[in-house]
Amino acid sequence: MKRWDPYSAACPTRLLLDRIADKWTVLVLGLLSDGPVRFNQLRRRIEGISQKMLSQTLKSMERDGLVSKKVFPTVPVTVEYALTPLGRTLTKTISELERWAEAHMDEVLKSQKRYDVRSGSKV
Amino acid sequence: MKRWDPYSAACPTRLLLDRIADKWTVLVLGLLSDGPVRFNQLRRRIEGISQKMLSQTLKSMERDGLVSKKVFPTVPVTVEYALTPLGRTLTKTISELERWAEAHMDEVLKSQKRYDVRSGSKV
DNA sequence: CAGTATCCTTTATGATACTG
DNA sequence: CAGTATCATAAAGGATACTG
Repeated sequence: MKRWDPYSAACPTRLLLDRIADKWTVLVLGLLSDGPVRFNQLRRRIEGISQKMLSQTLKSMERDGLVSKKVFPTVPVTVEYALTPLGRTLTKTISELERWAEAHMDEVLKSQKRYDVRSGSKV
Repeated sequence: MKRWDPYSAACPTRLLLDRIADKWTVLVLGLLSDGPVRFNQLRRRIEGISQKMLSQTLKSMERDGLVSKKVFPTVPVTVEYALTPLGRTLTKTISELERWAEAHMDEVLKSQKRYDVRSGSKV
């Protein structure tokens, strides 16, 4: 077993953490966890993502082995993205993160409000 | 129970996910999980972080209620950062993410290599 | 449909200098 | 020590136009 130290700058684990913690990656994983989805379907369901970002996100997820891409030779072409087994192991962890966010959203918002009032009152 | 939809652009959960998934936030959480740490100690232990980024990260974590800050009126001043109870609940989820990254690092690296060879050979 | 290529704007981050 | 302020630059992201 090799041990990586995420606190050192060049650590691959740190890079990987960065990648999987990415905004769009998390959302794509969530959508794909229900089964294969096509490019433009993803695009429509993730509000605010640009074609460029989606394309870029999917490409690096494919490179990392998290998703697989299947091309159907229809006209025009149809492309389906699906989670790989590896990707599926990740969604479990990610969805916990999402649950945490949902569960503690109110508490965080309250804290922010308190903080802003305190800072603002100094003016 | 309110339900947020992280796929809509204005969703606070999505913003929160973004924040906690942040590169530096993850690392700071990891270090603080062992107990309170001072500003420059954090700085030294997180290779590659700038003073600006650390300060910024800690500030927003404090605003979110994840860390608390204690100032000791020594000369010069001493500042200790610690996890709040809320912050502590988050570290559990985060450390799972770190474990995932460590556990699957090799597999991801292999996948990347395969991908790069295939793409490169087209040239 | 599912992208890629380009240009251009915005945001993030780093380096440096300064302060209580 | 623990920051903040400022400036400069790099990186991320969006809009648009084009292609198999």
